[in-house]
Amino acid sequence: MTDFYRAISDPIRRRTLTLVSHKELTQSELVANFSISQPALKKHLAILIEENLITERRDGRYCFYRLKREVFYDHYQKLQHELGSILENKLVKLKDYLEEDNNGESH
Amino acid sequence: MTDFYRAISDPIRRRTLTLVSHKELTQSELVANFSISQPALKKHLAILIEENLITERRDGRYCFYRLKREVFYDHYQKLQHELGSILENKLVKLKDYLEEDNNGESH
DNA sequence: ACATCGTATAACCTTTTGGTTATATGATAA
DNA sequence: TTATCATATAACCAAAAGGTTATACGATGT
Repeated sequence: MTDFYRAISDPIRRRTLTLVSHKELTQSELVANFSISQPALKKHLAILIEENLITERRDGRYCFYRLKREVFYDHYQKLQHELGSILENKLVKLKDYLEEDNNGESH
Repeated sequence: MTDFYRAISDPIRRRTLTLVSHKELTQSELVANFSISQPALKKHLAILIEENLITERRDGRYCFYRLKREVFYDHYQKLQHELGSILENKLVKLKDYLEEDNNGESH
C-alpha cells in the first residue's frame, strides 16, 4: 500500500530523504549518518523504495540511493492540500458567515 | 513525546481533525462517522489530545472535542519547513554551483 | 426509581514497526 | 587466491499500533 504519511513518520527516514536529496549516496555512507545497524537502515530504505520515494542503483558492490523528487513533490502537494484544508475550515466558515445575512443571530 | 507526524499518520485521525475543525463535536457524533468501535475512536482521540491537537470539554454526559487550530498550525508550519527543505535542496545546490566559480569542473 | 444513553476502562488479540545478531554472497583490492 | 568490503537476508525480539468485546459508571429522560 502506498502511504506517504507512513514513509515520513520516522525521523530516520526523513533524515535519509534529506541526505539523498543533496546527492546520490551509497548505503554505507547513509549508515554512517546514524547509530543503527546496516540491516536496520536497509529496512528504512526498503520502505522508502516501496513508497517510490527513492531510487536504488547498483554499481559493483556499491548501492546508490537518491530522492525521486517529482514523486516526493506530488505526495507533498497532496499532503499540503489535505492538512491545509483542515486549517482553512474556520476561515471558510467565517467567510460563509459573513456572506450570509444572519449576522444578527447568536453565536 | 510530542510527535505531530505520528498524530497525522492515521487516516482516521486526519478525518477526525477535519471533522472537529468545522465545529465542536461529541464523541458519539464522531464515532458515527467511522466504522470502528467507540473505544477504538476514544484511543485516537486520546492520541490527538496527547499531541495537544484537540481540546476535550465535558458537559453533562456529553464530551465535546474541537481542533486547537493554533497548535495545529504551528506543527504544520514546522512540517512544511522540514519537508519543503528536502525539495529545495536541489535548487540550493544549483544556486551554490552557479555562485561558485567552478563552472568548468566536471559533473 | 429505573432504563437508557454517552463515555470510560480493562483485558485481550493481531499486526506492524523498528531494532538486533549472525551469516551468506558477490565484488574488489592486495 | 585470499582477505576484505558492501550489501542482503534470515531469525529473532520487544514495543507500539489499532482493533475488539465486556463491563462499569454517571447523567438524563420517563
